[in-house]
Amino acid sequence: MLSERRLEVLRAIVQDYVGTEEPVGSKALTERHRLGVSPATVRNDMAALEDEGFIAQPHTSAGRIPTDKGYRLFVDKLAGVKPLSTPERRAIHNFLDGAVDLDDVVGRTVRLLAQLTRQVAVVQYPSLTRSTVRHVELLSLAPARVMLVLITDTGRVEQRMVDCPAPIGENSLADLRARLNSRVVGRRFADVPQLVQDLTDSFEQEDRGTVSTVLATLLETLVEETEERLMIGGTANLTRFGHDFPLMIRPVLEALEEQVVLLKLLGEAKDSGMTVRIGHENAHEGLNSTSVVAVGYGSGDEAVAKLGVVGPTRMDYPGTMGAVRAVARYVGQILAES
Amino acid sequence: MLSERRLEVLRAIVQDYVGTEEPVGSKALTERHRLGVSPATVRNDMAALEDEGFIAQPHTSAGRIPTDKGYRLFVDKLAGVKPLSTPERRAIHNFLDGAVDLDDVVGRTVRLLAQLTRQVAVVQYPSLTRSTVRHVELLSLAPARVMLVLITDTGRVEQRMVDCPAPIGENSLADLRARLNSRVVGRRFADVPQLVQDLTDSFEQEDRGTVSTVLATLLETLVEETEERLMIGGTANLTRFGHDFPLMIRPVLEALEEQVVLLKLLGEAKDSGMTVRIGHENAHEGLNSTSVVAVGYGSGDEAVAKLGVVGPTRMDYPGTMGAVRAVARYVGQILAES
DNA sequence: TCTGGCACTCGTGACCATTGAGTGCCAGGG
DNA sequence: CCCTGGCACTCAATGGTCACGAGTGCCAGA
Repeated sequence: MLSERRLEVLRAIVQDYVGTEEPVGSKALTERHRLGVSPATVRNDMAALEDEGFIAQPHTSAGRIPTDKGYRLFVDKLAGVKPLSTPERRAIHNFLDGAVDLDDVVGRTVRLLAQLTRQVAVVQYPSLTRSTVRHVELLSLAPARVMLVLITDTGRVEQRMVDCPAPIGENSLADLRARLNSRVVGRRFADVPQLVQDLTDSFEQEDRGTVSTVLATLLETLVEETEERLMIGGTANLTRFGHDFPLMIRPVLEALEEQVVLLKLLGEAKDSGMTVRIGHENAHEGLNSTSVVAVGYGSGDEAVAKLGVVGPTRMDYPGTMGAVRAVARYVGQILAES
Repeated sequence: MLSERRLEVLRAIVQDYVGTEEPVGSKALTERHRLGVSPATVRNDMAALEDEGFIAQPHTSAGRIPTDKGYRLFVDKLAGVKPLSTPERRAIHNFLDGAVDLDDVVGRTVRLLAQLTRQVAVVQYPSLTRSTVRHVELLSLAPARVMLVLITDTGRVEQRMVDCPAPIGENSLADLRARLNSRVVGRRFADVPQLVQDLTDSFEQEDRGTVSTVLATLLETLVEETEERLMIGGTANLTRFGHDFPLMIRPVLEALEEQVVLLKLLGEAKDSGMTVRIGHENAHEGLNSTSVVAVGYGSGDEAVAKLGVVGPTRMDYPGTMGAVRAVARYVGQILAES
């Protein structure tokens, strides 16, 4: 196990490197931090830390920089979560209040998060699988054409056109609407299929084709729209990656455009508590030199979706984690109110 | 006026520079293009072109590169619109067919456009101001809570919660729904306000508060949601900007995140025909070294929205214009079908 | 009006010496 | 046993010099 002081040295290295973006040497360390020992001693500690794989030197005659493993130790053992300042909290409030609909909430959140952390922000829309049905509406637009509108408790609305095999009367449609709603309102999406399973049978022969088509479309919508959506922002912050950003930015931009990748990334994060993935811990190659800080958010106890930021492994972890957590909490509150 | 040959020289310079990304000299020009004259002659022509401001030399002893004015002349007089190859057209078809809803259409379009042009693609959602109302639905979720759903002819759905001053009965609500729809279905958004103006008066005293609240919300939704949305993609292509891309990319990314800027940009484009804005012709500073190729698209004769690409001024204009135009046409068809 | 020739400019890349931050190691002291 | 100061070494970065070559402008001649 590493001695107390060696951990302290690692912390100092991480802090300095995050600040200056340059390899940090033994002399500079002793000058900037009150370690109470001489550079030579620090050198020995550094050698030990390097043996253990926590730090590395880019060139033989250069200072040390933390490795992914070093950041991992720093995050797990050495760093807390820095709470936001009061002005920052107030800014969050001001910024998120006044959102008019779900799109707006997500949009504001992503901008806010990008601004606070000065990194790329990713916000997942509240997931449909975990949401419940607030209402199902059926509108007859033409004799054999019905529009299906699905409204969720998170305020999301999905709609589909249904071309019916046969015309259906207003009465039958109203009947279907009523029965459908009485069965599924307030229920979770995942439960809907079995809840509507035998609904077709209770209709007149002539309407059954249409009813089953409508139901099929509903189920299809549930499945399709369970594909989760997300919004990203603050990509301009990618230019703050460091001097080698021209090399790094491309794969990152590509990864950010692949929503599948990002969704998987967020999906890997724990449901509760904060998840930090550092460098090569990220499965996707393009993100091997980035860290992802993600956390779930929701209106109640349970997380309905996740949000987070993507930044260089050389990031201010305590500050970023603090901002991410604070934003997630406020968004949860906003969602609960609506 | 410039002689025929000088124009030919300018065309050659543009083509070579776009291809090689390096200043092009007189000797290389005569070798790669059959101009039928010697380098010395070309040098004289170049000097003339430079006097006129169509080309410039980055350093005294370097070749020439086109200026914004040079590209402008090239686009206006020298370049046609390169039609897409048959495989490319087929690819567009395959890619856009099978879109399930409006989000999907726009999403596919933006990816397609980014891929075809290898540049940043911007697609505006069909504008609400130019669309018509397909249906207005009112749902009673709680005694004094109504959900307003607005469906447009382009398949877009907007919803709002309305907190009513007093409970309203199902009958009155159905009545309102029917009258509202009979007045506004098929009408343009811009006409709706005057169409519903006197609707409140025809209701019972007790319901008037609620009715006017609902109508107010409807009008508000129309105004608010007229703020147009758009989708962008292919930002990874920004890395193809050239050797100095690290300097250019930041302001461009920032501009791309400001939807207002992009909307203004597209708004400046002509409604019909293609618009090309080159370098400093773009009002926004961050886009001073980019060109924007934009075109309107729509289901009928009239454009309901615009789409385009943002790329370096050094771009393949004929190819890009061809791709943009082709995609716009196909998207128009898709929208017309649905 | 075009062409070939010629002198000139200047960015590029190779080569080299210098500098300085940083290291590893070792002998000595608390 | 651990810490410290000293010392030799490494090596990236800096900056200067120099030759090269692509490209230019200009001019005289066809």
